[in-house]
Amino acid sequence: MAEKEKEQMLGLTVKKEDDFSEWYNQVVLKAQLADFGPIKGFMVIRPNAFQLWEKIQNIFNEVIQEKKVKNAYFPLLIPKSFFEKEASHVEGFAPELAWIENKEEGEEKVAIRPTSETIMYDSYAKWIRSWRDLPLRINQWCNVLRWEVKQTKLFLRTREFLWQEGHCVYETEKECLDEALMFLNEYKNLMENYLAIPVITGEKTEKERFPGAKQTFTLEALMPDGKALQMGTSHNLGQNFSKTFKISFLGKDKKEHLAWQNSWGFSTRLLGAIIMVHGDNKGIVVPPKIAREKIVIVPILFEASKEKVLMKAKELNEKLKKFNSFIDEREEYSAGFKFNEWELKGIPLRLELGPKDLEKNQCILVKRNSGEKKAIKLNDVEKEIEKALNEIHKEMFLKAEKFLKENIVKANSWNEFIKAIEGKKMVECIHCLSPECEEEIKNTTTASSRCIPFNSKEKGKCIKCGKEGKKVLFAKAY
RNA sequence: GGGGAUGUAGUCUAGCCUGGUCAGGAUUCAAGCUUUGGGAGCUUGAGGCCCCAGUUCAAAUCUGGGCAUCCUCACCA
Repeated sequence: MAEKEKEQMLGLTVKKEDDFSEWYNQVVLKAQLADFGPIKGFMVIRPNAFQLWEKIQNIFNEVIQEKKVKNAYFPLLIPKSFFEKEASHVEGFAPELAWIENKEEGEEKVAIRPTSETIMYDSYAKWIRSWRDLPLRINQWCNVLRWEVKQTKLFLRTREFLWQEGHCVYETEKECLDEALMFLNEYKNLMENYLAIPVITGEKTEKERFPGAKQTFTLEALMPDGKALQMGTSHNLGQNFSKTFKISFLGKDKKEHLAWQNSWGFSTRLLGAIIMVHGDNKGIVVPPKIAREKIVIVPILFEASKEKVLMKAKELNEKLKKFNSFIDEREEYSAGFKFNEWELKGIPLRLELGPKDLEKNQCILVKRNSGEKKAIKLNDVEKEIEKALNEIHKEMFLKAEKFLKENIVKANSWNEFIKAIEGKKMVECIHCLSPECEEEIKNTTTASSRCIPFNSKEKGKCIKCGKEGKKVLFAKAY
């Protein structure tokens, strides 16, 4: 019993399935991913989490460079008048703007960016003159500030968060739309093949659309508590902003044309998704492809064999440099303590090496996601690690995918819909797409539409109001 | 913005109702000895009443305000 109590102090004191919200907080704090800042809604992203973000940045920077997108940086503060140029944009963001106190009389009010469309497009208008200036593709990694009133949650909903926002300008609508979808597809690749989180892609309904966009495309993931999480969005802005910011160019036809624009982004909330989707009662499970340190070597030290074991461990560590391996050779902690600690922090693989293993010229390889232990020959270590990392990614993705599939249900009637939402499911149903009807659904069930999934030709009568409709995905959302 | 709960070392907690001994314990942290194949043991030491007012001879305890966290509704990445 005393042992159990201790375990509870150091590790997680609640189970994921018992108290999801509390479990999430404990994982974040105890695995040292983040900490609360001194002001409500602000968080400190600690190295354990920030290195995941950096890895995601590296991966995505590669992708966009290939797509001829350049990184840049625009100002943090935005003049009041900029927001007011696009009516629905200002309406969408006005409530959560943080205004800066004026330093001098008569100065224009400025706010901290909640998103950078306006400040970037002001520059774009100056830079774009001819069809030869297009396409213009710029991305920025930055922080944004949205003064959420309440309900903040580490990573998932903080007032300040980090993200990337890509803003591109095109000559033709087709190009603009094609690339908006292309970037969405790159997002899907990132989520599924690196973060091991399956997503459903589709278009947002009018009600859920980005303020100022013509179309919004989204990637939706399902969290273990039945809530959907928007992993990223890509917007076809049409000419809404080019009209108001006067982004126009002289075409090949010698006539003045308004440009076509898209924008796309994902944020540090992805880290929250990783924690929720993959984490377990031992802590976070870091997807191997974004783990900086893919393996920890824990030597089992006994007085008699200590030197031999350590020497071999160091030799292994040299050999495994490409996995950013490291040895936990602290002598003041027992092996069991170390096992628990690295499991809490989610290192994908653990290599145990003790005197008994040395005799057999082997070591024990343990997979974090499944706990599976395997004795492997020292000569095969690299090969086996490579193999295990691939397996782990696959297993993590399949597990999440299985959960997603099992938790999407079809609703053919309003009653079925209510039952499914109450049962914490994602619901597929026919809906008329009208904002009013959606509003009513939200008011009665708190569920909102997540997207109109791509490639679904299903049509029929809206389960709520009976009008003609299309297949739409609903869920409670983060 | 609405409703509810909570706030005692890094973490968990006793004390609060009924004001009054140096705020008790566990863990953590530091030093030492001893140990290490799933969170070992002993010794010594360090660290705390969320903040600001008020009531009172006296406040962790009572009152008011602020701040923060959690749950929930509204809003949103």
